[in-house]
Amino acid sequence: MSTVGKALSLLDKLSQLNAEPGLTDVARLCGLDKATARRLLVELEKHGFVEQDPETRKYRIGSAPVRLARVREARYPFLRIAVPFVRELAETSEETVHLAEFSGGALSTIHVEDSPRAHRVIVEIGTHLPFHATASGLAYLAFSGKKQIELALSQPLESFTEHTVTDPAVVRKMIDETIARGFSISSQGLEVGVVSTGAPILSPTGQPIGSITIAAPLVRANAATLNGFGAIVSAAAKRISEKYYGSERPMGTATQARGTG
Amino acid sequence: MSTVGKALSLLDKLSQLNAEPGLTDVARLCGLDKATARRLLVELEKHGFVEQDPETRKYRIGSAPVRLARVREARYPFLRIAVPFVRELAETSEETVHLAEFSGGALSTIHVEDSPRAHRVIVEIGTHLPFHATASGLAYLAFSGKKQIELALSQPLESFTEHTVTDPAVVRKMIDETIARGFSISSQGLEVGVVSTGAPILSPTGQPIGSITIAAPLVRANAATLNGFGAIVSAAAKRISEKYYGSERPMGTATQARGTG
DNA sequence: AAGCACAGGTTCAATATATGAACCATAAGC
DNA sequence: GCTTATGGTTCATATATTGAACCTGTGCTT
Repeated sequence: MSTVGKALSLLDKLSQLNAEPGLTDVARLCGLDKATARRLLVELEKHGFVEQDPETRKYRIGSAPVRLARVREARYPFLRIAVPFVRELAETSEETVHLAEFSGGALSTIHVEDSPRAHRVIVEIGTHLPFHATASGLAYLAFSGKKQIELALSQPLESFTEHTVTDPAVVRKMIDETIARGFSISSQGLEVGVVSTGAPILSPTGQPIGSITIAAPLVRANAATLNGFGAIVSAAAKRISEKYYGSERPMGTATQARGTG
Repeated sequence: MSTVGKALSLLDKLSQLNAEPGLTDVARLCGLDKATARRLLVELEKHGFVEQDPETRKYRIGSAPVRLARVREARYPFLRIAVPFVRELAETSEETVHLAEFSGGALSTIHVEDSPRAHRVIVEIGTHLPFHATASGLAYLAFSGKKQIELALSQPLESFTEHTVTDPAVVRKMIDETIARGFSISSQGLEVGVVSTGAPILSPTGQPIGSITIAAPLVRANAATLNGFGAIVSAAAKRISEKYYGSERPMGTATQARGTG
């Protein structure tokens, strides 16, 4: 792998952790030598992608991505468009709803709206969602090309709970069902006691760019409920796509008015 | 410079452009060979930091930074804390207000709230703010250490308008005035006809982490107005700092509840 | 339609850069 | 005061990066 690739993977790993790692942790988690990890961290820090706590010497994501994200969202306002629909869905379903985007070969959570109920599913932002074990992943795969499916199923399928489907043939069947239904269902694939209903967000070419998913405690979700969720989540996905690709889309000759500070 | 540094600089350049560049443009702008630029772009694309438009073959910022930014903001919610104050300031001042953060050796705009008036100053998100030519930069420098000031003033000071102060001695004087006043003023330093009033946002150690600035058309701003702006912008900066460092600050043992999709 | 100019993209020998085992320094635990 | 952690550094070696020259396709000119 190129050095740049290693640095970006490091950044990705850093974003997945739920505690700030030290140098040794980073090296171990990324499978790098301590010296290499350090050089990468220093380089990333120079550019603001990583911050080191001056006291604890632990590392964390820096503020540079925030600036890049703002620029990206100013031109391609995926979150700005999608979040209101996620919120609406969370209100009507009374369950936790999350939005994921495909990026860098994986599907990752970029927004979550919690269920108003006390007993609810918690989803963390930044989580990678395995294709075979989540409704988001299945929804994404189902509407991707054949080669994307092959790629995903040719890798070893990790088991997260005793209910995780790890047989590629069975996953394939779930994908077929997802295509037939128009939405995906994953029961306890990643977490025990949780069932999710997801739909892909498609670009005008039909390529999925992400997904929107309702995650509910298993005890609250019977077949009828899930079908209801499937209908509303599919509708929301479609409306997000229409709004994202329909209106907006500026670019080209920007205003060029340089501001001042 | 390390390869990683080049890749990150490329990303930074990409975020500063107001139109999507092609391969040749990227190479030229970053001072790289076409082959090198391509390799970096491909590597960045693999990880979702860059996207290539499949039709026009132009490059743009990808969605990976959005995910990283969400993770960062979930733990260090600078924008979430600061934006309401920026908005309030824009309403009371009736002028454009923008928020900048220091990252990767430069001060960059990360949020803007426009003036409600028809005749208003436009600030673009992602803009780098030169230290000597903007109120944001002066406010930042004034409360930084001596070595930061030396570093900034030892470099050639670019001239953006006929009013830009490019004499280090004069800039030093403006910095002293900023310290005395508690806020900075920059008149037409970056853009003709615009005057700005800025204050630094300080960490508990006294180190500035960013700035908040009111930018007004020169014709609307007399000395009294500017003093008024200075007072409210300083107050806002202080309140942001207190709220950002005061409450929140979680980390440590996160909930560890892995969500599902 | 032949010729030209310029775009994106690729190749491979030369070379600069990244790597990692061994190292030092410091702190905590016993 | 010894052991075992940590963060951090060094430098000969190994490897990834570089860029001039090279395709290839597209659109414009003649």
